[in-house]
Amino acid sequence: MKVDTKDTVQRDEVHGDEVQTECCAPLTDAPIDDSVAAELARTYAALADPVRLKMLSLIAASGEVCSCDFVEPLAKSQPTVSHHTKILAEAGLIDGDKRGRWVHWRVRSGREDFVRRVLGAGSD
Amino acid sequence: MKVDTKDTVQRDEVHGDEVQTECCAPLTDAPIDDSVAAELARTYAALADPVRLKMLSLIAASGEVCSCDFVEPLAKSQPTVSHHTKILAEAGLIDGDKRGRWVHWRVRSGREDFVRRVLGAGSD
DNA sequence: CCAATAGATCGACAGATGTCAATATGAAAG
DNA sequence: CTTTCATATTGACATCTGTCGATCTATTGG
Repeated sequence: MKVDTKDTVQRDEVHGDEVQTECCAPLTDAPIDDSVAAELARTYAALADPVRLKMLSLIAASGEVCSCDFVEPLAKSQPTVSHHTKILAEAGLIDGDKRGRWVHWRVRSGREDFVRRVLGAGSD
Repeated sequence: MKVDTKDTVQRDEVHGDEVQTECCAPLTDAPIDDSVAAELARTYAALADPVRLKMLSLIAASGEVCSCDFVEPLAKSQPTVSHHTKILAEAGLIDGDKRGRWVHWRVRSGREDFVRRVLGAGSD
């Protein structure tokens, strides 16, 4: 049985009038394709680490956080902090603003809702 | 150790009356703690693989999918499919229902909204 | 009972990932 | 220019993860 995202997707209507949405109503109309899956996986991979989630929440709670202020609350070395900020930035979740010797991190413009939802996913 | 730059980041402290904080309004009221971060990270780790995302979307689109019907569309071996279903199940995202020799997988009750949102995260 | 089949588990392996010490880069201060 | 400080990068290491062949388990049908 091959599932094709193109035109093989059958909705309930094609089976006639018996649209039973009681137990098996689909959550989506079609399975996602490979490129979308790869892109989403990359985003979630950036969120799949407790250190990065704490980073994100620190940024989200303060609006803006300097790299140097991550080391102590996260109990991680400076290179490790730098490594994680890079991953979050490459995933398009945060942006760094270098002012003088310091880099200030903030949630990327347009991603605030996503970040908010991501950090509160336990309660919905 | 706070870094007070000369160009002061004037961030109006939250929750009272909202002064206009166009640029730095916090997205959350407080950083998440370690146990929450660990739990969330575990959930997102389950979503950080394109094969598992396709699995989830196949289940979400069909309401229910037999393990045997994953092998072909995912182009993965049976042990690999079993490995991924286990991870999704342990993350609390899907449940398996063994009927005879077959196991039918569906989105865990109560997690439908989360799964729907997760699979459409690119478009919000 | 035995044979066939769906799925789970095991063992092995390559590649990815988190971590930190050492070092490099780049900007401010003396 | 030299020093100092905040970050980035490199290199090394241990651990984790995705994958599959082989095998085990459990259920159905003779």
